[in-house]
Amino acid sequence: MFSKACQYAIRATLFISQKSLQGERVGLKKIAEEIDSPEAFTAKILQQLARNNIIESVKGPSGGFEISDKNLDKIKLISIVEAIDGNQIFDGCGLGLKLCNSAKPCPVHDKFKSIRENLKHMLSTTNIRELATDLSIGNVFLKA
Amino acid sequence: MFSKACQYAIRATLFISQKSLQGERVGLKKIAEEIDSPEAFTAKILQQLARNNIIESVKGPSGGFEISDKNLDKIKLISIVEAIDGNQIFDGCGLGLKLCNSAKPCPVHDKFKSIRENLKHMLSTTNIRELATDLSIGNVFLKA
DNA sequence: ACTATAAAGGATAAAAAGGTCTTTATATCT
DNA sequence: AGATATAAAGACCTTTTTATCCTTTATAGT
Repeated sequence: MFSKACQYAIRATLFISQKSLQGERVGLKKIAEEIDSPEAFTAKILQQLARNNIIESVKGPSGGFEISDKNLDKIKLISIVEAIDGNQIFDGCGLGLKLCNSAKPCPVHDKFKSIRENLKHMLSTTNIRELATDLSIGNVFLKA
Repeated sequence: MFSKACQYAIRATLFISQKSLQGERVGLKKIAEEIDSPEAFTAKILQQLARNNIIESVKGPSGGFEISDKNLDKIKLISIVEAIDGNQIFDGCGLGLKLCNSAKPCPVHDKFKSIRENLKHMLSTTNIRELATDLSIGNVFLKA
């Protein structure tokens, strides 16, 4: 479904969000530990998220990553997915045709359409604060 | 969503099915042309499909690939996807957690669950004869 | 100003996916 | 039996994704 980079991106963003809700900034090392991801690779992904204005980074001692209160509401899951994986997953053809639309559809065009719309809708309406709050409550997890 | 190999596999199976409906066997070269896929790579995929008893292959002159009348009804889209990509896409965790279930869910477990169930249901109920028939009617396509 | 800390950036490496080529096996036709 | 057409199998190559390492840049605290 999503690339590993994207999965790490979502998990990292949610962990940073959880910390930001508590007013804490958090560093790479801690993030990688808490979401069980390779540290150096995670660093690259956090860079991408920062460049896409999803999270903010602060260098130097007591630096790290955080997410603004505004972004906790503004950023939806779809923002992360688009930043890392692009929009192929909800806009591309399920069978890989370059050109596939209702005028010239692939054999599964309609069947896929509703599923991809569901997915897109879910990603567009799920915001980060909501998920981070669930995390704080403690009944959902970011690593196995 | 699906790997390229899987997309080619579905397109190839549907083209072979369409030909089998007409009582014709079809060779690799023709298949690759009609679904616009790399020939040698397609050969590998057809081998996998044959080993998984989705299609049948016949060597020698006037050989090629076909799908039995029985399989036209028995084989669903999900059979192809599972043969090529495995079941990670509907059974795996959306955020990549090794262990993610209702007892220890990731933050998007429930939201993904319904989407993955929809997808699985669609793939499980869509059979090949149906799609091949649409192809023969000529209002859906296997290449752009 | 100096030092320690933390992220950014660039080069590189390893693994997986995508794709090709050559040889072998099998069937058909004469 | 021999020639030919076709898929199977295995070795190989290329590109993309995943991952690591090292150097540079920024910043806080002393």
